[in-house]
Amino acid sequence: MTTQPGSGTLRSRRIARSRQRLVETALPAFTERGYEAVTVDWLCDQAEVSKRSFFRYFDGKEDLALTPLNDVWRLLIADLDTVLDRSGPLLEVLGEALVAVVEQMPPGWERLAVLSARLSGTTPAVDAAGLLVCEGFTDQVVGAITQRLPGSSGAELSARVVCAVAVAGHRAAVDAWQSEPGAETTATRGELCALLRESFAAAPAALEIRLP
Amino acid sequence: MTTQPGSGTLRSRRIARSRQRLVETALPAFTERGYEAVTVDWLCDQAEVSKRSFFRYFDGKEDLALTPLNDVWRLLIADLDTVLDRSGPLLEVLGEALVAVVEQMPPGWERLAVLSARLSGTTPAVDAAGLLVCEGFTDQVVGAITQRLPGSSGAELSARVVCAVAVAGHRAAVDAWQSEPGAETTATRGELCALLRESFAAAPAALEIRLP
DNA sequence: ATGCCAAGTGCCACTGAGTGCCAGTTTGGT
DNA sequence: ACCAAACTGGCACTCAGTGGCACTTGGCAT
Repeated sequence: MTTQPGSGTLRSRRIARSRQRLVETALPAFTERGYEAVTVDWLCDQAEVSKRSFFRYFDGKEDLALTPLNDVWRLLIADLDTVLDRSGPLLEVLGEALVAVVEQMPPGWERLAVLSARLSGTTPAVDAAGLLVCEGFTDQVVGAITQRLPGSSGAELSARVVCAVAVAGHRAAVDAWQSEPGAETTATRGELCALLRESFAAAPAALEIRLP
Repeated sequence: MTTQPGSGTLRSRRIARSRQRLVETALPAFTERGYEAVTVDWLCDQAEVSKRSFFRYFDGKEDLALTPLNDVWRLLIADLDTVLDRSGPLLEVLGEALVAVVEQMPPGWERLAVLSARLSGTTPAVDAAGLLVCEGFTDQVVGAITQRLPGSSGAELSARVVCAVAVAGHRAAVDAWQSEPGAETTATRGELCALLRESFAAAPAALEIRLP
């Protein structure tokens, strides 16, 4: 997690710092020397964490690489119950919640998030792990929706479709954001939020697209 | 590939037979003894293929596990140019093409496809690989669409969204198909096609879903 | 038929991710 | 100060996947 230190017990702060150190070491290294050229062993050396602990802190190398981006989804999942208490079109609700979560990420988040996004576009293994996290998000939403709208036939499929659109919108926005010139130094979360809103606003009409 | 032998050169038929033997050995073994309990070495032993060749035939263990399902997407991608020559709503065109591809899979396909689908629901690593293949499909469609509809602003996002919906529809259909009681012996591709049509027909309305 | 060549193959050693185990060390509560 | 539970490090291990290289073999031109 990209958690700012200072909260929780001593122990959990130590863990947060170790994680942070690993992410901070890893993402630039991945970018400069290539994802597979950087080994977990080397990273553990650098960050002074044992390999064993590494795998306690992260689900794997891909999870590490995706930490900044995954944190967004994880936070959104954690807030799901609150989010779904709102009313209105599900797609809009999810879109606004996504923007809200991005806005509350800790300062400095964008620097690492850009690297994470690029990596995801470059390295299939990382991309796949990202898709899996989004799939987990979908499952959560589907579960929550079928619980809230019991009996309404087709609610499950609807939830699935809406989540798929939300994920696609998010991916498109992040992709555009990350590929802006000079993004590694100047990309702001404000820009990302704008792109997200754009994608989500355009999505409903997108289904209409026809071949001539 | 789930290719029926008899076509191509002697050499390519040998390869096809080896692949087939591996798939035929692997999927039941994965199902009975668990995905990670079955090692690639053991499979190579059983199918009398060297490990080196295994990795020439498949992109990896996950690719092997997903062969029946992936073949559908690969075939669809191969036919993309023909498919996109049709006119009408993109989502419908893709849906019909998907059904058509399923219908032309070789006989006996469903038996292995069911196993593949279950595995994908059980084993995250397999699921992730499947998502990646779908992502590849999306990229192909997006490429083809932006080439065919140049200048139309937002075509890329639209294509992305439609593909996301198509993939979600496919997943929902396969999921329902695979979990029917007794699917391992009685699931027919006719049933799958019906489910696919259902999902695709219901998808456009799904975006409207609202929270109360 | 023959013989050449590139594509395909088997084997072996190697790397690197990820896990099981277990004995030691914090740390929070009492 | 003490204890149980949570956490840690280190080590050996498994297994997926790759590189390298000598060897076979199917396809083809002659």
